[in-house]
Amino acid sequence: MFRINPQSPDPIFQQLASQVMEAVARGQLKEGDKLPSVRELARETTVNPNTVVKAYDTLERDGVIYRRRGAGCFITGKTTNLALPERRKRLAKLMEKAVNDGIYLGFDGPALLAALEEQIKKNRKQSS
Amino acid sequence: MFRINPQSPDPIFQQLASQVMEAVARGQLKEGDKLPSVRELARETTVNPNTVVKAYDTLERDGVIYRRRGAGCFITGKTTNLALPERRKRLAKLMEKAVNDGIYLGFDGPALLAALEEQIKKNRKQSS
Amino acid sequence: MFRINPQSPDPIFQQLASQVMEAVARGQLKEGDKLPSVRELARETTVNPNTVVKAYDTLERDGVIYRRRGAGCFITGKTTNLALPERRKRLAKLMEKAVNDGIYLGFDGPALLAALEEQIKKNRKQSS
Amino acid sequence: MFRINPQSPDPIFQQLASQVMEAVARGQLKEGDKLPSVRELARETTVNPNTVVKAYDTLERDGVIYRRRGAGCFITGKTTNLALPERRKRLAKLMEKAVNDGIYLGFDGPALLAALEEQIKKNRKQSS
DNA sequence: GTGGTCTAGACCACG
DNA sequence: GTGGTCTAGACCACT
Repeated sequence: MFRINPQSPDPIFQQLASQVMEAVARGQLKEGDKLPSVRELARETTVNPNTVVKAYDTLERDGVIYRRRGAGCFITGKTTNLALPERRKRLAKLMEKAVNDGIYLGFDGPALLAALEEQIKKNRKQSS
Repeated sequence: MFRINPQSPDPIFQQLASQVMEAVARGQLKEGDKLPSVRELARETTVNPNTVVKAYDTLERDGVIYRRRGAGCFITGKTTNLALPERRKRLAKLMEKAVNDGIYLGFDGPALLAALEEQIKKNRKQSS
Repeated sequence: MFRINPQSPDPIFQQLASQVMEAVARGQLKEGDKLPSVRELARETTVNPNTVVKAYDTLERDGVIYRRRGAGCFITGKTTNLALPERRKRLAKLMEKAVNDGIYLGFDGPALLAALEEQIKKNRKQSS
Repeated sequence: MFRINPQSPDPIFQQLASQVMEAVARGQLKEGDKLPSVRELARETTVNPNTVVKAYDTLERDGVIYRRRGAGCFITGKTTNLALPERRKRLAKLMEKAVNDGIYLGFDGPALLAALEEQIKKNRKQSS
């Protein structure tokens, strides 16, 4: 279920967290569903257990999962507990970076939009 | 002419390099044009000279500028040294990250596209 | 494994980069091999960590190594990113300088060739 | 008579000095011959007069020319006043750098020798 | 004045 | 522990 790409500019913990978040948004993971244990997920994805811990920390901080001592991690059903303004702000920063980097590569606005659209489509396919 | 945003997720040297690249792409800087000296640009932007050096290093290795000791830094006229396939590859990676992170924030495809478009517009305003 | 000569006309970061490049060319370093960490190499060679960083920067931009944050620096297996014509061009420039300076010292063609040959032999010894 | 290449890694003053030295070695300039004035040479080659001054300084220091106040610069007839051991030492350093840089470009010993030979031939043609 | 290199030491993010 | 960025300040060579 999890695909990680060590070559991605995105940190590994972020890739994991993002995929959990996405599964929730799609309804593939629902409230109360149990996530794999840290060790299990680390083995499956061959990443450092500390990295999985950090992904789960991030998800817990953002209200996507909750932990029950000795039992494991479970889906809350929410996709985030950040307020919309904060989320928008972060999205803006993120896209600012994308625009900046894209321009540095010598692309213009329409080319950037096309590239983003392609990735969105690609993402949809991989997850289904 | 140069504006830097210390709060940006993009490193300062990248912001500087990106702005030079952009000016070349727009035709505001042409082959043979002289860039501000390292010290001058450092003074103007109140960043450390070494940071400017790093920006210029980046631009030189990417074939955008060339340097002459004792004389200064000059525009080559090229916007990049990289072949198109390599540039496309990097752009794809870049957008993969944007999609990944945007989804984590709980946004969907259309929302991401809208956010990117907004940043592109904003960027256009700032540069003119 | 690394030897640096502070008296050399070559900058230290170049000497380091050159030695890594050479080890790859000889097959002593292979794809996926891990390089010493920045701090470790700095300690071993008693140069400043920033100088090692610059050497690694050079190697990365030339496609000889890739870096993973928190993990380390690894050999790509390539000895250079540059196309052969570009490499030839640079070699020609380099030798133009050698001829120019050698003549200034009052040597003629055969003397220059002999001197180059001697350095090549010396280099071979040091690396083995 | 003078050809300068601003793109060369060799500093301009060095290129000028080298060409004077070479002309002496070939007998094209003889004892007592007068060199162009600083201003004249600067105009001809479109370099900074200070750069010409530095070239003449270098030649004077090395015993190749002498100055007569108000009259100009003249050839001594010697090609250098450095002792042979010092000249050999400098040549060795110079070639060490060439080997180092050449290897970094991914070339081996025979390729370096071939490239040097080619430059020597090229130099002979240009000067005649 | 220009760029080029190096040292020293700080703070941050990732595994 | 790893790499990434930045500041501060020094010394050198070239125009």
